[in-house]
Amino acid sequence: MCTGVNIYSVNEARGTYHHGDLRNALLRAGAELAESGGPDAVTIRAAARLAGVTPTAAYRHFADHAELLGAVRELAADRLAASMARYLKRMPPTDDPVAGALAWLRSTGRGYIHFALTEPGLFRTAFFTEAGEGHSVPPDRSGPFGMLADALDRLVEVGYLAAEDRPLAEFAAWSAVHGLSLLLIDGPLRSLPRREREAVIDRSLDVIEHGLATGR
Amino acid sequence: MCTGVNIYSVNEARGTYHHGDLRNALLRAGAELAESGGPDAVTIRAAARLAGVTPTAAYRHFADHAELLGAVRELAADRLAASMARYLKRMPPTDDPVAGALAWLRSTGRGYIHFALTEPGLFRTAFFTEAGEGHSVPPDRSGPFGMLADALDRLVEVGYLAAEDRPLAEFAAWSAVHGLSLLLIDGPLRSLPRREREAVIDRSLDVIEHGLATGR
DNA sequence: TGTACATCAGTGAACGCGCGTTCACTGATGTAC
DNA sequence: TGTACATCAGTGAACGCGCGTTCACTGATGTAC
Repeated sequence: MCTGVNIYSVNEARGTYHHGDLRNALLRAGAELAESGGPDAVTIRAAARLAGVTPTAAYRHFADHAELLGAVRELAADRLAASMARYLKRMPPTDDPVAGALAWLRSTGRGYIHFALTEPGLFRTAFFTEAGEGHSVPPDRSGPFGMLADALDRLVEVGYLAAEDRPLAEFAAWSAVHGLSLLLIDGPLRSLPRREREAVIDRSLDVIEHGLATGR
Repeated sequence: MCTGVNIYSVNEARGTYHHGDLRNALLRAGAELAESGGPDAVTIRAAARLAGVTPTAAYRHFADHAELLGAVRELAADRLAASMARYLKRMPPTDDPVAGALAWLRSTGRGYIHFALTEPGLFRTAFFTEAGEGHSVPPDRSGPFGMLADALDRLVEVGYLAAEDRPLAEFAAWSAVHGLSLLLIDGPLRSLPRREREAVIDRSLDVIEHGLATGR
């Protein structure tokens, strides 16, 4: 750990009075802070310190602390989506369309949980919400939630899920995977032995897969 | 809101130099802070302020801030368990044992979610964990987790759940209900209209109920 | 029943910390002519 | 191609805040004799 040191001085030796790319540097610094300390660790002062710059300089690029944290949160959500996409890309092809669609759903969930386990600070940051404001309505289709919705649509196309079982399915599935993630990283299930942890994840995914289709 | 005012001065007019029941007063003050501001709001100074006492006095009863917060967390967990118990007590009797056991499980979950929705600050406090330490292993049988385990045992006794489906069922069920609670109070599902919220809760409980029994 | 004294449970002042944010400023950049 | 000058992106010092925690202290309590 090189706390207090300007971590970007190697790649972006400043030398100059002007930074050149300070907004991005602050964003990356914020992400690094979130990685190791969660949303609470993302402060204007700490980010400026990491970027090798005065706190005041940050106000040229972010209106206030909330705006910086909001930007870091978006970045964290993007990384979560990327982690899920990586999981989906690694999927082996299948001839059976139903098995394929089910495996697709499971990979979606596994990517989500894997990100939570490997990047707990970023994961918590992605879902951090200020007391007052909040993006109340469910998020856009391109994010993690949208990927889940796509996986469920596939299950309908393929005939596994009846059309009348489709509504609200994403919320039920999301809840289960989200709750499991949090119990594993923050809650009473953390520091569960690796084997047990895998068993719990499998069991949870089984319950979702089986529980969504009421007709079976 | 009467911030900054000694809220206990009415009930427990001090007058005396000695408080008499300061430990409990600090605990209740801590719970009140957690109620309105979550775990972050539970500070030694704020609790002492609410109890009408100098911050230093708190150190007669708690070793440090972590000990106070830990005590408040236990209290919050107790209240969660009490909320669930209240839900179970209100259950109408049934002749059908399977329907009864299923309703019992659902009430367990509903009590959990209801507490999260009505006391989000306390709910978050109950599951707050410090970065370093942590009660790693699943908690005791008398708490919320134990009540869930009991509900699942009933389902086996009654023949709904096969014995081989029993292991790990509590984790899957817990995850789903826990995740739903958090998405509803903190996450993107908060400020969902009441009707939709109820529908989502029902759907999630359906998925659990149906998904746990793989044989059906 | 009265009194000396140890013990207990508070007070009050102070410390150092990191935070968000504002102010007047200055060094660097780039554009108009 | 050179120069004056507006604009931009930083600096440095300071503010007030609430926090956890420690120190020497003092008022109240209760017990031994």
